[in-house]
Amino acid sequence: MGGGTLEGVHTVLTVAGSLDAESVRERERAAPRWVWADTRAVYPALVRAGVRLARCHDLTLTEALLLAHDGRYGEAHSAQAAFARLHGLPVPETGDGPAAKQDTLFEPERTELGAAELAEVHADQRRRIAALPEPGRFRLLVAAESAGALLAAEMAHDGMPWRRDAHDELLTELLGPRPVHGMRPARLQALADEVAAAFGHPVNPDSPQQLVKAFKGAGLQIGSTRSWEIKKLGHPAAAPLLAYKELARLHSFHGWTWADQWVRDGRFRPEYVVAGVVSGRWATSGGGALQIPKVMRKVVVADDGWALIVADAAQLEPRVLAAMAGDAGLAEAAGEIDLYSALAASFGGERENAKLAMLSAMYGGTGGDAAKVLAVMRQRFPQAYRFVEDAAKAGEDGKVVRSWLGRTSPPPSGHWRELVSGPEGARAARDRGRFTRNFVVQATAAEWALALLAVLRGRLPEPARLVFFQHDEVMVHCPLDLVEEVAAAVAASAAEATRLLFGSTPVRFPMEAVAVSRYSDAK
DNA sequence: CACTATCGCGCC
DNA sequence: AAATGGCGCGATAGTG
Repeated sequence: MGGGTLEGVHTVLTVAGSLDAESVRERERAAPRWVWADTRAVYPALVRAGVRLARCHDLTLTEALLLAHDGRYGEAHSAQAAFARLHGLPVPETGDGPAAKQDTLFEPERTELGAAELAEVHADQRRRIAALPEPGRFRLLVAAESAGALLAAEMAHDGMPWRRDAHDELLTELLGPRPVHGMRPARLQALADEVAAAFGHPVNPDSPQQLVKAFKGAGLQIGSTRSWEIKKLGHPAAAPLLAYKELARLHSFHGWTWADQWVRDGRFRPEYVVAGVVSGRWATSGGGALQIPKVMRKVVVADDGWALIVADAAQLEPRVLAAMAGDAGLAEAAGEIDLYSALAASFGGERENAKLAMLSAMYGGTGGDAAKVLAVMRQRFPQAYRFVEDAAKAGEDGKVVRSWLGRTSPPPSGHWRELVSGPEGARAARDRGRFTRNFVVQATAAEWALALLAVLRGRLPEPARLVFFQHDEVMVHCPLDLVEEVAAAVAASAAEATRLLFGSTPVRFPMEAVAVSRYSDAK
């Protein structure tokens, strides 16, 4: 593999149907860009056969990006649908519904299009991209998104190291021995009993309704059973209830049943969904890989003689904002390793205040001291401030916004348009403004991360493997003697991702890699 | 019975 | 302290 995954001209091989691993391996030697309808339908079988490909163009993912850019978010975007539109034929409603998903997961390649038709779709997509205001950026987006699709299939195959024995030990320590199916573990039952005893009558701690009623019976009015609200109560049921909630979640989300389903042969293999989130972040369709509780990270252990290289981009979103907005002052602060401290210095205030101002600007926060620190932000970093304000205004006005590389936010729904002209209109507008304000930053941060992944994937020495990716964090599993080489590859990839997106910018994107045996030792 | 909505909380 | 964005997921409770 090597560089050039995202840039440059390559031989184009348009392929349809299921592919023979041997001939694919042979043709890969010319370093082509593989063009196919849907990576999910083609690549997993190749990966199982031991094939790894450097680059591809995923027609389905690209079609979704192009349609959204054209204000047609959410329309059917399969290669077949694209071909039908191109020829004025009825568009098959394959879309992304649950049924379509089932097909791609369990059926072999079912595309009715041959290589020639796919080549037509590809040529059409290239024309449409060339006609965009920023074709170079969009090409980068398409290449990175497609590389992500390759990687998602590879990570699903390779899996993250997961020690089943350590997991079982941890669960037993926290919950008691594994209960027979459908029963509460002993520790959970004991806590549930304590809660009931504190109320003086049976209460199901899993039922918010029953809890609200029980507290009401005890003379305590609560608006919800969120833990911060429970915490404020002096009631004797509060402590065991909070303990119950925490452990019950662990049991139901990452307990024994979860492990039975998702951990095999010492590996956790989640199903990643590339661009599953509107902002371009990945989602998962099972296994909850993006919500692994911190307490569980001690069971993620490198194989003997191997290490986990864990790296996350520090304060990625504010740095992305600094680079996009071209705000000289903010960019200067973002040239430091600890952005918030640099911000505080330039603010003339506390680090915490600087952080709050930054997050409020990006998320649309207004609570607490947000308004006060935002005023300072507006004065000190006017360009950055205006950048997110413009995005918010566009959202309030019902317009779409775009990321740096051209990913487009969903247009407002019909429901929203009704709401906005009704009595609650101002609120609906503000809500959407917060969404678009955040979209431009979150989506661009996702693009930076995607570019990093694509570059890093191409730079990893064999047999190192990317085994986990979570928004702004990556994990590589590699033999101990490759630790330094992999860590250097991570740093170089971060620099390359920055160059690819922003060219020369004073903004730094620190991504320090640490080598550990256990994931929990990484932070 | 199957399906959907709501709640609440884990992660970023 | 609780009027910041994005998600997935499971249990309960309500609906057809």
